[in-house]
Amino acid sequence: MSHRYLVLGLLAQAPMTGYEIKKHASCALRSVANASYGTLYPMLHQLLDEGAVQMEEYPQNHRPARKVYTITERGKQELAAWLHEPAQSDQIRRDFLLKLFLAHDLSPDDLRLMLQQRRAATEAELAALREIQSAVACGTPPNQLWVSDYTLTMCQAELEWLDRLMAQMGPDRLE
Amino acid sequence: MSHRYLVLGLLAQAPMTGYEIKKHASCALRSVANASYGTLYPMLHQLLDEGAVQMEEYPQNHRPARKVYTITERGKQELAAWLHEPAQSDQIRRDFLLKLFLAHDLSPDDLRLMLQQRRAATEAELAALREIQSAVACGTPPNQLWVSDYTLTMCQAELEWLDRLMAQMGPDRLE
DNA sequence: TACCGCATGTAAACGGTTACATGATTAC
DNA sequence: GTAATCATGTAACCGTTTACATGCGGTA
Repeated sequence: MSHRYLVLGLLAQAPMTGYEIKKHASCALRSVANASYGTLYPMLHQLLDEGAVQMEEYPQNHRPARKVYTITERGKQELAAWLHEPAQSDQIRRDFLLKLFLAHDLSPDDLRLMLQQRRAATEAELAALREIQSAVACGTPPNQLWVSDYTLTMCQAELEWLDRLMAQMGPDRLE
Repeated sequence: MSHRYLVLGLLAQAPMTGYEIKKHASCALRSVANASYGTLYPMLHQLLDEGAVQMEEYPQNHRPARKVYTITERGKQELAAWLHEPAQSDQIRRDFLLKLFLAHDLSPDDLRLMLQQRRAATEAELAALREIQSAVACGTPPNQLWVSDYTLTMCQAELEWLDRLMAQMGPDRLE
């Protein structure tokens, strides 16, 4: 259901096509919510049926028409109502943590490898976040910067945790 | 698919009933993966069909028979193979962060309320984690302690982040 | 008396991903 | 020449949640 509000929320900021919504969801919102076209387009059709958005078509040559969606008053009200209700708790599926939990008969070397792989992945995500953050900078509303700052902070905390754990496990023998 | 390995992994530690698996998933593994009976029981049946687990029935009076599942050699192999492949990236759905991102026309007071609610929720989770951690203590394998330690560390980092943000937003006017 | 724990399960609905279909334009 | 970008969508499948069904025994 949260994709509904993702769409409404982005349209509240500016009229957009489905394609543009997807881009936002894959960039600035990457760490918060992702959505595929298979979710997005049907969602837009549904919102249109329900009168939460409007649509205007702009034909193009040799390309499907741009369908620009605009939020309606009704859509705005629904969005505001959702924003005001308390946030649901996070739904997290961490393959890494599950593996760590169940890794009781993994060899020390395999375990260390697992931690190092996680470290590399987290560092890569941190780099990607820094890229995004430096790309926006000026005109972005503060609350959107907070979101990437949040994710960045969490990445850093995780890196520190991983380093502490690996140090505690003893000196490196693998690389 | 990860619920498959959650089940296999727990059964690798000790034979269990579906009910007991659910308890583990709701306690120690709460922050990693959750599973409802609607997922768990069909999964056990499927694993049984595939020969990854065995089942022995213990009839009881006035109650459904306890069905104790045990992992087979084949199940152990599958689990080991999964443990050795690199972890998939986290799948996270954070209602709170989405709201924060989209909250550009929320009043400052509403925003502050949102942050405070999040703070309370996180603090509650931290307390729950501390409870769990103090309850286990001695016999628990270290990698399982690491998982709760990880989650605890993340909670603390988030609390600090929230406090920094609220301080930055200016002095409290609400309570 | 009321609720919680024990213990099994099923069925319908839901939300989402993946893969497919189409195809011109532009940048490397 | 190859890949990415623009731009729409559909259909099959998959995994999961929610609600339902049953019901005794112990505790507050």
